[in-house]
Amino acid sequence: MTELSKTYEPQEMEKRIYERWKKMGYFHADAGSAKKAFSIVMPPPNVTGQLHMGHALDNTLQDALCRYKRMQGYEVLWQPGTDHAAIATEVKVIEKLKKEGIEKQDLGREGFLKEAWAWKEEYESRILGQLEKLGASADWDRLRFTMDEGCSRAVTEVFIKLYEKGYIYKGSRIINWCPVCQTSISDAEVLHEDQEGFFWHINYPIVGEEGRFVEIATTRPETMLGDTAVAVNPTDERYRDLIGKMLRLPLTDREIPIIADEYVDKEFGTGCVKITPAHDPNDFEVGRRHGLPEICIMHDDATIDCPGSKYDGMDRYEARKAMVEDLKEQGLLVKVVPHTHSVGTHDRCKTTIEPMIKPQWFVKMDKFAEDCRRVLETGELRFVPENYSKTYLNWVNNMRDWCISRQLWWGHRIPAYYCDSCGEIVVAAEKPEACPKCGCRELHQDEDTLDTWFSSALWPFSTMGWPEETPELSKFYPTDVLVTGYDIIFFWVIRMVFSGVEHTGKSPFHTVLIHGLVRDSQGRKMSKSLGNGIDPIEVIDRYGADALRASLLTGNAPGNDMRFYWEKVENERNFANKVWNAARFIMMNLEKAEAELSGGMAELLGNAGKSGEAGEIPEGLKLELSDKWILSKQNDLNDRIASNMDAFELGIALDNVTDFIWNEYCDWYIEMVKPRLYGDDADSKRAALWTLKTVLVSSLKLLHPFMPFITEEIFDNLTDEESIMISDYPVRRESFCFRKEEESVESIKAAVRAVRAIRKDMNVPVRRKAQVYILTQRPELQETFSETEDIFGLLCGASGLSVVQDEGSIPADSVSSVIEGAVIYIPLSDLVDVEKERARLSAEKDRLLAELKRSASMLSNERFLKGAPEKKVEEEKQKKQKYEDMLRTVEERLAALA
RNA sequence: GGGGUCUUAGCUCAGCUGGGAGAGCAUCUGCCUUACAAGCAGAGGGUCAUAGGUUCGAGCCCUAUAGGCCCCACCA
Repeated sequence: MTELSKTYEPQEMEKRIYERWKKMGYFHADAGSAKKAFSIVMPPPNVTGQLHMGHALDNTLQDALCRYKRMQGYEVLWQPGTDHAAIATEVKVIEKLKKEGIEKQDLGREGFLKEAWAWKEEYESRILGQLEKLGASADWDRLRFTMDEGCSRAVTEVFIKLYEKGYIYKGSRIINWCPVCQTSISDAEVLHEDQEGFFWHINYPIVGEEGRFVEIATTRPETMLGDTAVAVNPTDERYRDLIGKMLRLPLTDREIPIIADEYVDKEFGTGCVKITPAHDPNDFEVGRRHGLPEICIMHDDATIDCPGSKYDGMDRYEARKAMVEDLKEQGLLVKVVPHTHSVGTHDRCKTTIEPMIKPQWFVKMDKFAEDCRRVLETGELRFVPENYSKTYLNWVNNMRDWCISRQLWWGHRIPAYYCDSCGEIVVAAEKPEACPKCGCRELHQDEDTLDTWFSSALWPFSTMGWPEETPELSKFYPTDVLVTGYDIIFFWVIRMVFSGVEHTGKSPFHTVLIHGLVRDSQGRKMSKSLGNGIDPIEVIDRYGADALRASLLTGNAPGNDMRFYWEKVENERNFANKVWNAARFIMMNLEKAEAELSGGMAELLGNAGKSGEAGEIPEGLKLELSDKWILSKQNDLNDRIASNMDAFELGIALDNVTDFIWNEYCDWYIEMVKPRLYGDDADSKRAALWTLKTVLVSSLKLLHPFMPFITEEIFDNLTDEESIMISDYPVRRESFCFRKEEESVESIKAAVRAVRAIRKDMNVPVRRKAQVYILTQRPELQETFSETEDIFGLLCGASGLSVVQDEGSIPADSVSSVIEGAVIYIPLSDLVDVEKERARLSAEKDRLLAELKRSASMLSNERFLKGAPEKKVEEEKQKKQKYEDMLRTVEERLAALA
């Protein structure tokens, strides 16, 4: 046993402890272990950035669960890794290169990828270092990356399989195009934002009917160059006669037809819709229905592509301005009406997306949606909290085909090869020697890469070596829990679920534990643009990782957003300090006792806090009332915490441990035990020390999943065991259950509180000690109080304690307070204020009367007696009895005052 | 338009299958008591959004209303 430093300084010890854990290999999961498995895959952080509060929360939850299970004897795999974050990383690397004056294209594909890998190395190691600072007990030996060899192999395998089954297809469809990132993006990556814009009402002249027009309304006039029809509702009387006629498209010399389609809303706008199949998803559908031409009028960078026209080469917004101007000049612009409408933007760069028709790869979703529904229905998959299954289903029921190809370089290249002569597509892991159709030997690979989520979707099994049948897969797959935020249920959770079901036949995890967002103190999302983000590392540097972790867990229910407050962290740091000092106090006394008591202490205390038989109460140890009380309390706590943990109520679990350590153990037990530590009764001292240590060690273990560092530091110095990380989790044992003693100590606490309150109420100076009389007819209370006179005095400033059975010996001018089964008297004749005394007793009387009224009305209700569970009725009867007794006593006191 | 969720003490939030309203912070009062002032002791503070309903009993279940937030779809 070594001495703890005088003050709690997390910074120094956390680093040291983490290094030791790593060195000892405690994080490593053994696939060959005979122990029951528990596994979690870490949501791989992107290699673009650094740890933010969301990561801190996410990983704290996972780490707490893993540590808990590890101590319970499970073989725990916490599978870590990072994500290549295709588009996010590519954009960052491009930006970095631009600063150096280099364009992506200049480097070429290979050169660019080299830069990207260098970026990945740098940022990955940074974020891993940050996870270590947080205390993450992940199995770093198994660190993976979505683009490493194994994961890439899984990606290729999956792509080929899905293609062969017909679930992946290539098609020319309208997709979301980001003109800045120069790639397609999936529907899920499009954010809809309401923007103030205009409705431009434009007249389209009817061919052959001079002076007659059709008035259309559009928010995007620039797309009219790509119009190939104007549509009206077939039931719209206003335009029925026009169907089939031709219009002259302004600003061009093209003629386009008026067609009828149900899609058009008669009530909206003018009832006439210009149809631009190549630049609007709805128009695209209409166009395909009517076999309209699809005229693409934009380049990939969203400049106008209309050779020969004056608008050619203009930016889309510049063109809009110019065209509106021209329409006005030609007298075709009817009016401009302000109009708010939602605009699709790219979630990464906020650029307004441009719908474009491009050949892309898609995954068919109907079968997979069905799989997703089924595993939820059968209970193979569940959400905590449960209501998130509705969110999940809402997504599942509205899934559209998933556009998986990206026009990026950083990512998994699509394993498709095209024959240069006949155009045949071959999907294969390796480039084929020759085209299977025409035998041509010239083939080239698809230039595109895959959506970053395509590889993340395989994460739970690709990291374990799939498609090989590895020991890891058979031991740890499917995983137990997935911890993630509600914001990526669609992006990630759903895609993992159907991928798991499709390729392994099983849902990749049984439970999805959903957490909310960490917001700033004003409830705003933390974001770079607002500059309101708080760096978890800064918090750790100031208050320690333990404090940060605890502050993220406490007072928060699963799935709910939370706010970050420095005060909360500070409070947790204060708690850590409390634990630190309690441990220091105990260790000081242990050391003192070793010197004082003639030996045997080390032996006696060696088993304190151990699990199983080893931790039983040593023979001959004379436990006293308060020892039994705290042991019993601790015993119950073990069960409660475990059930909290099993129900994923980590915040509640932490609150329960904190409350026990701080309020029961520190504020009551340690105070109660002090006279014995300072006295000369060796037996009493032994019992106290053994109990102090036993309860401390068990409490540290309960606290360890939440505050791993401080608990380890104390544990190492307090016990001869190797590490708290690999110690046994405390379980309930019958020999530690002392119900009677619990009750007795609760009575003492009530009496002490009563005396303290009276003294405070009466402004009794701290130094003035007073004799306390306890009047009770109950033998067990008489015994309890008689035995604990010394404790009592210390706890509430009593100079002595007299337990009496009648009022005869109590001085007349005493202040009194009624507790269950007893009355407390303090003779303070010079300080007694009869009026105040009466007021206090009257208030107590009112309170008791109110309770009795409630209780009586329940017990006189026939239907309560019949309908309520027997246990409830019995409880209520006991309460009533208790209140009646206390009321009688209070009334007697009041009468005595009169 | 569809779905979800929230409204509890001055603030931030807990409150498990319905059975006497809780915590932390903040406030007030008194204490540097030899583990801890990053502490100890005591106190004040809530018609649990509103209105109905179910029930012996509702913060909790049901319906409606008001307000807040989130997600999805659509808006030519």
